[in-house]
Amino acid sequence: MEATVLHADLDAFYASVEQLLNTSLRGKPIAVGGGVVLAASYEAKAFGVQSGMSGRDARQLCPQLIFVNGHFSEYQRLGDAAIKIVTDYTPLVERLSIDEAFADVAGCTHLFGSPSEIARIIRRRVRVEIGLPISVGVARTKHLAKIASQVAKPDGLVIVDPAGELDFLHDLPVELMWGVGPVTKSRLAEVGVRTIGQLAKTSERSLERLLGHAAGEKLAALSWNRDPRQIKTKHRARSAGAQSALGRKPAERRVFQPTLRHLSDRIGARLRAKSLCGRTITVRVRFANLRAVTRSITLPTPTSATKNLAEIAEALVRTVLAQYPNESTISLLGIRVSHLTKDADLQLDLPLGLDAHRPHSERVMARAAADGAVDTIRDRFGWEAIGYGSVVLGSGRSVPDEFRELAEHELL
DNA sequence: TCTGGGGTCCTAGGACCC
DNA sequence: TCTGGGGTCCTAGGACCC
Repeated sequence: MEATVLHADLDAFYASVEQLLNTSLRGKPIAVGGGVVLAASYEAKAFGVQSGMSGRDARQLCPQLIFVNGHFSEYQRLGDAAIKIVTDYTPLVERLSIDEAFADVAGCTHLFGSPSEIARIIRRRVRVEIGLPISVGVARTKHLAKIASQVAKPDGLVIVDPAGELDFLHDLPVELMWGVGPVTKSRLAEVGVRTIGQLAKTSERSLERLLGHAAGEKLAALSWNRDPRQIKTKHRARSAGAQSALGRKPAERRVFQPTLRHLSDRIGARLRAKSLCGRTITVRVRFANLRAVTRSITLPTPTSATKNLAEIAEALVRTVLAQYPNESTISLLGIRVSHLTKDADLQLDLPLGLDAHRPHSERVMARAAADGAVDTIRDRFGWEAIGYGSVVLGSGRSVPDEFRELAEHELL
């Protein structure tokens, strides 16, 4: 088997774009965002600044840190342009996020040269045509290619020769593996496992005892360099959601009702744009002490109507608050819709001639019609032209909607 | 008065059916 | 009356990824 899988990953993407757009920021520690760090440049990461960190903590670590507002539409445009360069060489591209993709070039080496040559060309073109650094890993499997690109960063290329895979893998720390986060890393450390090589020497049985069946099995396979995953160019979405951090707000209707309506509005519109409906609605309530609780309900019939989502979410949040009467302050509300299907909604909801159901079906149709009208107006005049929630939420300290959109996965 | 936001997958217990 | 087991679905929580 030849190494034909590429993993291409733009380096410190948002921060690199800001340094591209504003030359005075180059070579300096910068952070995109303000209240919370959405991205940090390599110069800032050297001080320990990380995305997700509060702006205040970041400034503590790096007093000369420069905060910049994000140019979100530029991120989308430049991320798309970089991925487009990859697709110039093969249609077998699996985009993982705005700044990252796998590609398999097995079928196009006769046209463009060896996989490593293609990787060099892609890196050069992204640098010259777009102006951004991108790291690439080349290997026989997705797992190895992904690790290789991490090892290559920043702005590097690492090729894993199929003959040297275990040598490459086994000296690396376990946390470079896909699926090993802080919790798994510390559980493994407790039994003395810090490298992938040490992981490979641990029996699958003891890994399963330590980490559970699925995780143990997966890590055992990956540490032995067995990765069966194929490049998948299409992913069917399994859920769509939205959440909003609130700072600290009283757990009262005047707070949660407009927030839930706004979140339902966003989710419903996204689902309807793709003719999707969902059966399960899950709400998340996070209290002031950061403890989070979820409640969900599965409906007999899928829905995408904003008003349905909002009413169900409200009812679920009320049950949470009733169960935690001592929690008077909430810090986050979220809604997620899952069990997605292609728009069975309206047809299946019709009453089939049963008069008793008439009022119900009329309500369903009225809601669908109202949503359709809102969607149409927004298509022509923009999101802010109509709808509820957004105005009321207004000046909140939460992240701009443009940033949310960047994080959204495409629904299919 | 400061810990974002959008996702996937897994686990464990209980309900319910056969 | 007591006891058994497997399969599926639902719910709540959690780890992890970008």
